[in-house]
Amino acid sequence: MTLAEENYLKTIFHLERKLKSEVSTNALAERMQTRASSVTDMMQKLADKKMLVYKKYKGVQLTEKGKKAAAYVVRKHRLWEVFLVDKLKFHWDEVHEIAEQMEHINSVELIKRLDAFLGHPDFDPHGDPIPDKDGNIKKAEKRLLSELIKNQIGICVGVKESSPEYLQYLDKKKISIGTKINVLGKEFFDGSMMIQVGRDQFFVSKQIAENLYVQTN
Amino acid sequence: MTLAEENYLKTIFHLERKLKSEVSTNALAERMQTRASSVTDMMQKLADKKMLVYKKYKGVQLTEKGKKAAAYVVRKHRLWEVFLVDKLKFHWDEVHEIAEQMEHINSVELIKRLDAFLGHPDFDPHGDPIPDKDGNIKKAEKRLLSELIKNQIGICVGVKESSPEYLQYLDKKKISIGTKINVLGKEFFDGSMMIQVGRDQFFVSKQIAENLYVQTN
DNA sequence: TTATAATTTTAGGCAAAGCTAAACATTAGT
DNA sequence: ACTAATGTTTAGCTTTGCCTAAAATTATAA
Repeated sequence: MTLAEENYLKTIFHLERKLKSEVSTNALAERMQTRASSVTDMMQKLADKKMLVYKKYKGVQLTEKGKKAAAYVVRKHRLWEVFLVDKLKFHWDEVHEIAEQMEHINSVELIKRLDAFLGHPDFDPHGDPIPDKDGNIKKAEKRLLSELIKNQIGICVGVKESSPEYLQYLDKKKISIGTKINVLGKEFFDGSMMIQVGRDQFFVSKQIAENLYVQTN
Repeated sequence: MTLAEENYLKTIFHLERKLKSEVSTNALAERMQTRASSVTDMMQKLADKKMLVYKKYKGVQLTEKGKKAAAYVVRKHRLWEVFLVDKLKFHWDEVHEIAEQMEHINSVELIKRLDAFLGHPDFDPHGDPIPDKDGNIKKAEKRLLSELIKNQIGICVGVKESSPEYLQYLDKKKISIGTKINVLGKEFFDGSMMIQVGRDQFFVSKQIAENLYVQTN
């Protein structure tokens, strides 16, 4: 597995789950900041390696083998993110790029020990689930904050779109993984909500509420 | 800095200190498991980047810039080795290859925090000094075990040649970093020594004694 | 000192992974 | 149903880092 191949597999893996269908050449090209023609080249290569099924003009689909390989890259990425935040005290909006590099380090024993060192975490610092060694993903029963109704309480478990601006907004409002959010009220006409976080009460727009995942129980 | 460039710089750095002279094309080719012609190509490239001074048929010498870049790679390598041994409980003879990959991860902040997380170590698990951020290396006042005389005591601080076989021998004899070694006697005709390690007393050949660094104080 | 050996460089190629431009397929609008 | 727009693939080129073979330089040794 070359670095480029791992990156393609990982991206296809994410897109497949998001789109719930085959992944098109253009979708991949956009996500990978590359050209459609480069994508076609790589798809043919990965199809040769039985990592995916490629049908001309019809997009690609990961095989079991490809899915497993991709999930393992995701596993490595997310474990390193936990390491960076829990152990090195990075902020959760600073770790993605570094983990992007670390995910390609190749040593089964390393990841085994890292996982143990971190206490076998199930979720990364953004609330996303960490696939196990076999590529199985524990479903995060998360829903969007915007789906809650008055008086419901949610625990923040992640974000949908994680732009630095958004993460910094959350930070300013003292919202992070594990933060309890109490829905005090909701406006029908614009979907905005009044919420309580710790001792603070404030409004969040529909846009904010639609990008925050919470867990209710 | 590409991966290949970093590897060349690091190797030149090591060879310069070992040979105390310019580094020849063939010496580099051998160390890097590559061909002389490939080395020549890369030397020209690194010379263009002012990382080293290259004179046809005369070998190369790192510039200050090149030395600093190389030392930083070594710093990263050795810090990761400390991490692997101290935190992930790897054995000191298992960490080199993994660190070889990790040394190329690019993030100044990461290394700053890793260094702090590890307690700003000065030496790696093999007893080799870790360069500081500016490339300065704390001299390890280490000497070879073979240089000690009867009744001198040395603390093991590292090895000279670190083949797996040799490291495993040391392991069998319960010799690792920090182990106290007491020289009970020395044979003139073959340079072998009788030493004491913990409660065990045994002979070591000249060859063994010439590859173990100890600190005397 | 001159020939031979060893070392180093150059020239010309190859594979990976990207690119542009052009050709080809599919989808959509009328 | 046909054409226009969009999406995808192919062909051919570039760069990086490696290779082999041949040429050039330096070192050794008779």
